[in-house]
Order: sequence, then structure tokens, then C-alpha cells
Amino acid sequence: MDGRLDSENADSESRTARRRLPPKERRAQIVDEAVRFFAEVGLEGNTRQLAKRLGVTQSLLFNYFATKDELLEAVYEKVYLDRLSPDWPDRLTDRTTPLRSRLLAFYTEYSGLIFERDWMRIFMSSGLAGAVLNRRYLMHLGDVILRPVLAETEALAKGETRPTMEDIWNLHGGIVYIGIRTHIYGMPEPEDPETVIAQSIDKYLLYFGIGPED
Amino acid sequence: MDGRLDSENADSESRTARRRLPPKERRAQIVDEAVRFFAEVGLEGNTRQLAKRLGVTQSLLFNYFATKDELLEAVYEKVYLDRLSPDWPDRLTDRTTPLRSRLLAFYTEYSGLIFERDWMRIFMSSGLAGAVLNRRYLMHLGDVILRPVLAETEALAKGETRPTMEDIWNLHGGIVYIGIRTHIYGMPEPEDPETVIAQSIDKYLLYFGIGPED
DNA sequence: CTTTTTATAGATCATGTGATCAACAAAAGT
DNA sequence: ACTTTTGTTGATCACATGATCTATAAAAAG
Repeated sequence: MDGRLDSENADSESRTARRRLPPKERRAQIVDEAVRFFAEVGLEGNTRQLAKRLGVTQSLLFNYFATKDELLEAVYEKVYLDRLSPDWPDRLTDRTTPLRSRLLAFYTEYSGLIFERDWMRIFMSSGLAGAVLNRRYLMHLGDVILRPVLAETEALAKGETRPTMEDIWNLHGGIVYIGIRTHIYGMPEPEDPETVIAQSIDKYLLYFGIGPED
Repeated sequence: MDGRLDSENADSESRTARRRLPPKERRAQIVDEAVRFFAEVGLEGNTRQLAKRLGVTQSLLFNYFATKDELLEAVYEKVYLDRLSPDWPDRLTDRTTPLRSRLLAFYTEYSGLIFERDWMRIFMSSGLAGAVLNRRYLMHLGDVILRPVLAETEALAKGETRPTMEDIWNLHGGIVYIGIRTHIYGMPEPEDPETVIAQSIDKYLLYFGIGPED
């Protein structure tokens, strides 16, 4: 009475009976699905539903994470990790290329990473919930990205008004808001985000009298 | 054994016994507190805790709202209502004053209304939850505020690049992001939001070749 | 003062949800 | 083959939470 017909029974998750996985693998699988799941339904999503999606029992989750909060921590970590590429600080301060090009390259790549439903929604949810990782991420972003950008701008600014961190946050916010609009508020995505980003950067640079070629 | 010493028994809410209020009044009281409550703890906050804050029984809430969702709808309505002053469209299109002054006036007033913890958090929570009122609000904002701003900018723009709705959204987003940063992500508020707003507007106008006095 | 109305409290139900634990079975070791 | 290890299940607990219902008492009506 086994009936191991490993046909795909149309269930998105394979309903094969009791597959044993190495812990590392299973844990990763759980976290992966949890990211998608909690991004969709919010952090209050229940563990039974998540388990069902994974094709495992709910109790199994607690074999890998002592509490739901611990699972959420793992989700945050997975989502936040490697979102800030370590070579950006260097590339942003590489004065052999015009600042405009550097900013454009950065925000093109960065927006490619964060203008994503899962990331945007989990970041916002965890922010609302007051997760420490959220604040840590923003502090880190300020330190390794925005502050260098400020220094680079200062070095080139021509007008009498000197740039401040608020100016960088304003540039940053205007761009990030595109993602918020589309993925949190569910509004239609701009046809050409690249152009919008480029114009944001140009407005910023123009205000401090910095030309496209420095 | 009454001991009605109306000393503060550390309970924030007065524990006066069974006060009978006219329905309208009670309903308003509930919604008011619910706004604060759900803004703090999120939309999953439970009704018992809310009732405790109000100093009434949990069952009373269901005398005024059939379901929790109905209460949340009332919360949204309360929060969204009158957040968009009806005379803004007129003032934004009043060409007897420079566009810069108009924008400055608008965003100073508007930010004064929305850079508020309750509003910001409930707006974001309801946005994440996909509330219809949220989308309606943004559509409305686009129609009665941003679109007119686009028209005004078009009328004055000097460069060859014509402004689009995306430019207005970018201006708007950069400013709104200040509130998101402070009230959702819990980062320190800028010392002088007015200046940041003014600079945002100036960057925007400068990019389209519009001077401070038109 | 007496009666009627109804806002409110208190107890309780039904269900959902995080978490636990003993038993089972799929691998790994011998 | 046999034993050991351990990933996984199924049943279950404990409690939180939305919602219901009846009794009570504060006003209003007479």
C-alpha cells in the first residue's frame, strides 16, 4: 500500500510522500518559499499555509526554526543579504569616470535589485514592524553609499549651496519611491524607469552645477 | 469595597464604570482611538486591546461595527478624509503667483498634514494590505494635484525636455519619502524639512528652466 | 415615580494559530 | 542484513481572537 507513483499531480508542490532532505537544503528551501509567501500575504501569514505550499507538515517548520519569529529573522536576512554589493563604494568613488555615469550605473543596478515585489514588500513590512535588520540596512546604506555620494558631490559642486545628506536622501527617495508606488501601492510601473532615474540624477547634478562630464 | 480613589491607577484609560454615550459620540470615539491604535500596532492589532484602551468591553465594538474589517474601513475613511484640501487645485493653478511659491505653499501644507505618524503608518499598512481606499486616494491625488502641476510646469518649461507625469511623481516621491523614512523606518527626522522641500522644488524647476519668479 | 428603550457588560462559543511530542521511516553506518 | 541515526509526520495542546447572546442598568419617555 505504497503507491509511489511519482507522477506530477498538478499540485504546484510535488506531493511525493515524505522526501528526506539534508538539513541545509531543507532549511534553504523553507526560507526561499517563506520569502515569497510572507511578501505576498504579509508577515502575519500563518505557518500552516506556508507548510502547505512547501508540501511539508507545519510541525516540520519548527524543527528548523524554534519560533515563527526566528523564521522571519531568517527571511529578513535572506532578503537583505547581498542586496548591497560590496564593490559599489569603490565604483562610486572612482573619479576616473564622470559622477553622472557612476550614479547612473549604481542606480540602474540597484533599482534592478530592489524594484522587485518580494524585496519591496518585505522591506516595508519589516520596517513597519520595527525590525532591527531594517534599520541596520538603512544605516549601512547611508554609510557605504549615500555618504560617499555626498563626498563626491561636494568635490565637484560649483554653486554656493553645498550639498548635504538630505540632498542625497532626496535623490535616493525619489528613485526608491518608484518601487514603492508600483509594488506597495500597486500602481502601474513607469514605462521606462531608466529614463526616470537618469532624469533624477540630472536634476540633482544640475542643481549643484555639475555637468554630465564633470 | 469600591475605593473610587480617582487617583491614576497607572491605567492610561479612566476606569469609570459604565458611561453611556450617544451612539454617534461613541462611534467617533472608537474610530479615533482605533486610528491611533492600528497605526501603532498594525492592522492585525486585536480588538480586546483596543477595547481596553477605550475603557469599554470588547463586545461593545461589535455593536458599532459588524466585523473588524468594517471597523478598519471606518479607520481608513477617517484617516483619508479631508487629507486633500479641495482648494488646492485652484491655488496650484493660480497663475498670478509664481509656480515656485505655489508649489512651496502646497508642499508645506501637505507635508504638515501627512508627515504624521498615524497617517503615514496607516496609509502604508493599508497600501500593503491592498485596500481600495488607498488606490483611490492615489488616483485622486494624481488627478487633482499632480496633473495640474504638470500642466503648470508645461506652460512655463523652457528647455527642450518636456515634463511628464513621471517628473511630478519624482518630485512628489522625493518629498513623501522624508515621511516614510522617519515614520515607517524610524529614522531621525531632518532638522529642517521646509528647506529640504524647498530644495526639491528648486531642483525640479531648475531642470525645466523655470526661475523662482517664473 | 413608573415604564420603556437601549447602550453596555460579562460570559461564552467557534475557530485559528503557534508550538510540542511521541511515533515512524528513510538514509547512513556497521 | 542489522542497527543507529535523524528527518518527518500526525495528533494534540494551549491560548488568542473574532464574534454572539443574554442580562443589566443608565437614560429617556410617559
